[in-house]
Amino acid sequence: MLGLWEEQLQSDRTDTHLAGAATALREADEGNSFVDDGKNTIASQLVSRLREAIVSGQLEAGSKINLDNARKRFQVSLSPLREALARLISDGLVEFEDNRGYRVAPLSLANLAEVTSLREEMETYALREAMTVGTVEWEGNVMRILHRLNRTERDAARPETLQQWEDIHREFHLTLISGCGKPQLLSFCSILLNLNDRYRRTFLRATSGDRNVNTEHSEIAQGAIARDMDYACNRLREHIHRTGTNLQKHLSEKGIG
Amino acid sequence: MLGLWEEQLQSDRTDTHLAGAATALREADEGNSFVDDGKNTIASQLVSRLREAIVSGQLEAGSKINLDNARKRFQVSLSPLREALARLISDGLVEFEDNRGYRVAPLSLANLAEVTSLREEMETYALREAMTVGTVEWEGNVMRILHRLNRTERDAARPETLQQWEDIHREFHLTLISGCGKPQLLSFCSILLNLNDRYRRTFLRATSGDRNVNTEHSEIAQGAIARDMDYACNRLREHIHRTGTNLQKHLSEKGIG
DNA sequence: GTGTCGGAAATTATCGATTATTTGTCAACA
DNA sequence: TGTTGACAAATAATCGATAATTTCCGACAC
Repeated sequence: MLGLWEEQLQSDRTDTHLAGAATALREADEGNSFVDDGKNTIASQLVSRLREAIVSGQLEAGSKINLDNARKRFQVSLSPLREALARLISDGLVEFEDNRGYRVAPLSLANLAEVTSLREEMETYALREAMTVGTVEWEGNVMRILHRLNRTERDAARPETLQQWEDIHREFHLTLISGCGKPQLLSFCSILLNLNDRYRRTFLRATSGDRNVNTEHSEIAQGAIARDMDYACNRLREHIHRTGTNLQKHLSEKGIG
Repeated sequence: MLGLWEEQLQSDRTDTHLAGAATALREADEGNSFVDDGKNTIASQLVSRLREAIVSGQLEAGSKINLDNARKRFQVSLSPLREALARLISDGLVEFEDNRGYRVAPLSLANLAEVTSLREEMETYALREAMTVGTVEWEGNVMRILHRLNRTERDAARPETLQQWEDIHREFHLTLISGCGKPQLLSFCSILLNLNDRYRRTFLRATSGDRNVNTEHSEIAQGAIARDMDYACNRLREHIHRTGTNLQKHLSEKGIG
């Protein structure tokens, strides 16, 4: 176009089209990989490591990220570090200001409220779409991950089980809406889920006793593959809302505005 | 937390909280800046330049971005270039694969359809929220930008007017929903608007004669500040949908799948 | 006390060079 | 004719060093 770039850009176009959303789901099929799942470069590995460090609360919310210290901590050079941080901006986990560097995104009641309400709107919308156009394969995926989630123990005494449960739980919610056929929407929902998980992992060791989360998940999944839109969406909305309310309570108790 | 980072991260927390969305609106108050609006570093300037180059169609959709050529073209070094590209991933304008580098996000009918339908859902949702909690100041901002938009000429013969109209048009839609009080939602809508503008600027020189776009904008804005939810949202939805349909037609004619 | 003006010190941003990976080519071979 | 493998060229990724900017801190005036 305009002749400016013809020689500068190689025109080997492709049809792949789901950068953001695919990233979310790519992490799903972990292990047993003879496929190259693209975590080769230092920068990409750093994205994962930093994301985990932030979501798990190892990096304090709102704190400044000193490049030199981070460089030493992660045993990397500046270039991949900066690149990884730049990529994490999109996830809403990192903020940036010119000449002032990067900082861990802060946590707040207002932000939690927004994340919760957006999840309610967007995930139910995505679920509705998935129930409209989802294939049989999608149904299978939902049942498979539901089963795995229900069988996964969540023992507050053993942190490694919490971590694992979080991973699978996240995958459950993503799989649920993965049938919607809208990569960009999936990418948005993935971001919101990330932010939400960050609050839960920071402030909640386990769910409050008055909930049976397994039952909630089962009802949502069953409703979804039965294509009962109102039932499934209402259950999903309640599920999200309840978690949000719980978290709000915990944040308030810890005096976080 | 866990004692690992206390010394490595300075704990000067802040309350600023709207990285993504703020970026969208920051570009609004252009000119007359005695305020430092944070476009100082080469990397940040590159983000703007690259975004403009992609949205305007100077960089061919789907093409690979050769770092060496791009470096020469923009007269910069590799570090800021990579960082800028990494940031643009979040906008959905650039895709990345390990060891294969960056490429301009492709355009497709499917993607256009998704962007359009997501805009319909999310912008109307945001508008509804804005009408619920928007302040008088927000109303003023809407009227101001509407006036400016209606007074801005759009002459297909003079590209610089097209560019200017696009900027103001984008700002109009962002301002309209800016009163919603949800930074993350604004950030999502800003991304979608970007993607949508890219299609329009690539495939549409001007609107088809059967539309009076100025009237459409006025009706939406008037309805918004009158807090007539159904009217304003319906008009906005139609407005978005019409543009989407027009664009689909143009894409199909040019044989783009 | 309060403000503010320099000048270190700390930190971020950028550069050029080096290393690692992928891609292209071509000959050997089945 | 098609496939494989080795080598070379092209390209992406990373590093260490340098430049630019901000932050810190004390002297000084008011």
